[in-house]
Amino acid sequence: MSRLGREFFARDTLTVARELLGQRLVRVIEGQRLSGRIVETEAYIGEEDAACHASVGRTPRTKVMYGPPGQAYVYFIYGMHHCLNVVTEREGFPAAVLIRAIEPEEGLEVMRANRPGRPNVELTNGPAKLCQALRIDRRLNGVDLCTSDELFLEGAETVSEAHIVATPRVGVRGDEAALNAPWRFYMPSRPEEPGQGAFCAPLRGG
DNA sequence: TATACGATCACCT
DNA sequence: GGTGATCGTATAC
Repeated sequence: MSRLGREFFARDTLTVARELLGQRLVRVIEGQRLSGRIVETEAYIGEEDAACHASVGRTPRTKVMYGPPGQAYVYFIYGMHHCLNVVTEREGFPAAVLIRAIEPEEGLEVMRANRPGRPNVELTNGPAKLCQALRIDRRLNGVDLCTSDELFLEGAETVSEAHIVATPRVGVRGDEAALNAPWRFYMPSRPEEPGQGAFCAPLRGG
């Protein structure tokens, strides 16, 4: 299985956000692989994007987004949740892709243990949920996904444009441009086997 | 030093 | 569909 390298992330953020759909997010804990296919992403692009954390400029919190592509930007929000982003574009330009949902593949039992009492479909169908299921927190902020042994991405599947839906981003504030930009991407579920297929859409939206 | 609020989730009705 | 949890950030004083 081939790991996604620097050149994958060093591109236009919207391209990376679309092409991350279908790829495999891998978390290794004590030698065990937890993984899943990415099924929903959002792009956050530059200081001019009012919804992007970097719209306030370079701060201790946002500095990772200004760094080289391929790093993990993990932030803490609402006093209890973590979200995982992948830094994109050239070093010095702040941009990233938020991983909003994955469909579990390996390590399902561990994910269940990390989110006790939740049905399978709710293990990783949200940005904070997948971080809880995969035990991702700020200790992984700034980790290089191109070289890390505990968090990385594997090339798995190419999803054609025809199978991708774009909508405005979830829960963002800001100006009209930020509210209207169709920078959320996901794969619609297959009607013949909702929630059962190799891929499924997020429950919300769409 | 103090304050307001957020790229969410879970639980309630 | 409404709301409380809970604390790191940014910003204002």
